[in-house]
Amino acid sequence: MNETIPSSPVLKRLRAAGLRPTRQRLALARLLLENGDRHVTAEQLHNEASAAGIAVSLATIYNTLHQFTEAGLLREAVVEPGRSYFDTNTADHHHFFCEDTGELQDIPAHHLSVTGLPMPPSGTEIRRVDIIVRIRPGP
Amino acid sequence: MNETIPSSPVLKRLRAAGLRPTRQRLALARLLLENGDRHVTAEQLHNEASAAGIAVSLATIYNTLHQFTEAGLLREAVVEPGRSYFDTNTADHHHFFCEDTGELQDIPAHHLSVTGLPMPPSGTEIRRVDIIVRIRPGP
DNA sequence: TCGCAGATTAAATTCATTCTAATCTATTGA
DNA sequence: TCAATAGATTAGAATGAATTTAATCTGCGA
Repeated sequence: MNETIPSSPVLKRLRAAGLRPTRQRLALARLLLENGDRHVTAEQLHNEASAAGIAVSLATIYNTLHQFTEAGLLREAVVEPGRSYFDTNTADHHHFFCEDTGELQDIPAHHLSVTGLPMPPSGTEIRRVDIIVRIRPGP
Repeated sequence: MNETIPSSPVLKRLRAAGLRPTRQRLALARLLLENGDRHVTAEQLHNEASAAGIAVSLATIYNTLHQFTEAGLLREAVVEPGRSYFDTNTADHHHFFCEDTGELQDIPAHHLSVTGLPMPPSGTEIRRVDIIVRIRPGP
């Protein structure tokens, strides 16, 4: 009996996205969306949920992450082979990625601009431009 | 008795990289480096080698791709979760990526510029900036 | 309250990639 | 030239992320 009182905006966001607010989805949405900008893997979120006393299967974690992504509540960041990150910041932005630590850090799109991009191949349109600045411990 | 006559520049490139020019490495280097700019997965290269009558184990394909990458003969492009592409174009450039077809296409870095990039987090340095323009079939 | 479409689940499965331990081979120095 | 050996290749097993399956559960509208 706890955490259930505030019929939070999270519930509204789920409904707005056409997602049934089940126990699991609500709990995951709270973890993801009520803690500022985050970058998580499925595994991390699963551990976090367990630690918080929420029993959710890995399959549901994956389902939920993908549904949230389709619904625009999350964005996927492909940065490393063999591991997917999900980003709670859905605003237009880019990333620093440290290959040593696996850490992702947002770069707001403000002030950042790319010029000289050629036209996309004919018959295609641009869906998104991802900029990944790969960094490493250094000077 | 075939394909062995021209003591090709490929052999020199392997030696220069400190890689012993074994039968397998030479064959793969020829497939990769004597056919213009290419983007291949391990699986694709393995099929191609088989088709060319060269028996190379998948383990060797992976070893070779990584060694070539370390040696600067290839570059890895991380674009899709769960699949690594290796790029024979080692010049400074970026990519169009079509999520429908899995097709990669080079964007030369000429004329392309990014402005307004913030400093990397302190204690780190930039290793590389990757720009992936995600496209889809469209208007 | 009931019924069911949609959601969750454990378990099995897939797929890319890496590891292991045994076998082979390019190179070097006698 | 040849034998020794460090490094390379290999089949097959193992790993790990992600997906599928088929059964069970649960929001929610009637």
